[in-house]
Amino acid sequence: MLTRREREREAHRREILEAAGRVFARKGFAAATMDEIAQEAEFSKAALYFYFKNKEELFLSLIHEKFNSLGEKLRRVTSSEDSPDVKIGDLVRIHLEAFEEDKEFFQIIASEHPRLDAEVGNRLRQDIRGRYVRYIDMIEDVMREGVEEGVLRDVPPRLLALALTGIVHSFTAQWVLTGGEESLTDKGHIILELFFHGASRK
Amino acid sequence: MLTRREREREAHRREILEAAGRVFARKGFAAATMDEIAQEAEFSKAALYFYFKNKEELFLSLIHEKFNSLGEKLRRVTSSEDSPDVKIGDLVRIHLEAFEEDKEFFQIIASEHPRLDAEVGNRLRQDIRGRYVRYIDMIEDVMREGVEEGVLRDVPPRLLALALTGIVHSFTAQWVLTGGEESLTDKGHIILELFFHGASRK
DNA sequence: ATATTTTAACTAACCAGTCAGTAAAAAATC
DNA sequence: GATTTTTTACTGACTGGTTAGTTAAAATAT
Repeated sequence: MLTRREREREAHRREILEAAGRVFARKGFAAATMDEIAQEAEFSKAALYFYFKNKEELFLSLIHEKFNSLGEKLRRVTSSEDSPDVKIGDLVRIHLEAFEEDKEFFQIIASEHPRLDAEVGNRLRQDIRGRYVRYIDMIEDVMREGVEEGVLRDVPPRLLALALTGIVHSFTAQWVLTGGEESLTDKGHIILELFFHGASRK
Repeated sequence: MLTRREREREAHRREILEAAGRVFARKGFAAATMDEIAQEAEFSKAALYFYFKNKEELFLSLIHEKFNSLGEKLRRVTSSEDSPDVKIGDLVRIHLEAFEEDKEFFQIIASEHPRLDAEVGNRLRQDIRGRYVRYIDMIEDVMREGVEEGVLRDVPPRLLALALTGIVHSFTAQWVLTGGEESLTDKGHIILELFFHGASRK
């Protein structure tokens, strides 16, 4: 059981993380300022340094948490006893739902990923780069199952995983760009249809 | 005919643009400094301001040029008399070649696109946003042809365009991440195979 | 000589991170 | 259980370093 003090501390940490998420999403890591995050969080800038060592650690804590939560959801799907094609369907649905719930995070990842090397220190970028790779790995594993069971064509599973995530990301990026009105999750069945059976008229 | 003076001026401008391309690609717009670009270009910082009004204009000139050159290549394909499925194949090949030749540019676009709103002024972002949309539009037009001629399924052409570009981008992103050793253009036929016929074993 | 191109040196603004101090809660002492 | 002491959570004001952009003078070209 947590004391009230501990609960409040945790709550404030969350508030700061959420504010940081919004600011990083609209400005990117480099252009986001600690002053702006502080203002958004309604704390003083110094308070941010009470909760986080520096800007980089704040950023990485944010990414860390989000990846954990998504990873857990995906793991629940991949470790089920369903057949690969059902799993792939679930994967896409989970992904679209997660995106719709938390589009900021995916914006951050999409745009910051190519230059993690340049902007975060060596120590922790291993961790996050590893997490991203593991995320693709999980999808690749499902694809491999599908190939082995003869449900999917005999193509390197990594390429199948890339194709699927590519389609999904492209749809979500478009969704963000158009302001995110129409439901994204509704697009799930078209994505799966195109992924499984392609664009050609049979 | 240009005088030597004019030719040199043009050459210096290009050198600066190319240096800027390298720096923006590794750092992103916000974290790239004019000092670093100057050093990379082997000019003083003030020389950059002789050729370009400010950092933003330097950045946009760069993007402007690259888009023009890619756009022209794509237009040559889309305006041909070939059938839509041949055009789609050409589109993918052109795209992969262009990427392989100039991976920096695509890195810049991919990561900077989501926040052009925040970082470049209102006046010119219309221009670049418009160019990006037009690029997807061109692909969409080919897809529409394909649907009308009965070569492709009856799915909104925009979604077909998104699916194809999604797969392509995902492959190229992976290529960049792994250091770009193995030939990217070789992946063209797998991309087309997956796009046209899907991942399912028939 | 004059116009163009390039530079070194400067400035004004900004920003990550620090610090000295404060108020209130918790723990220790009586 | 009342008092003093310590710890926790926070702030406003500051600093040192950095960066976009300027200026004035030097170099070069015509």
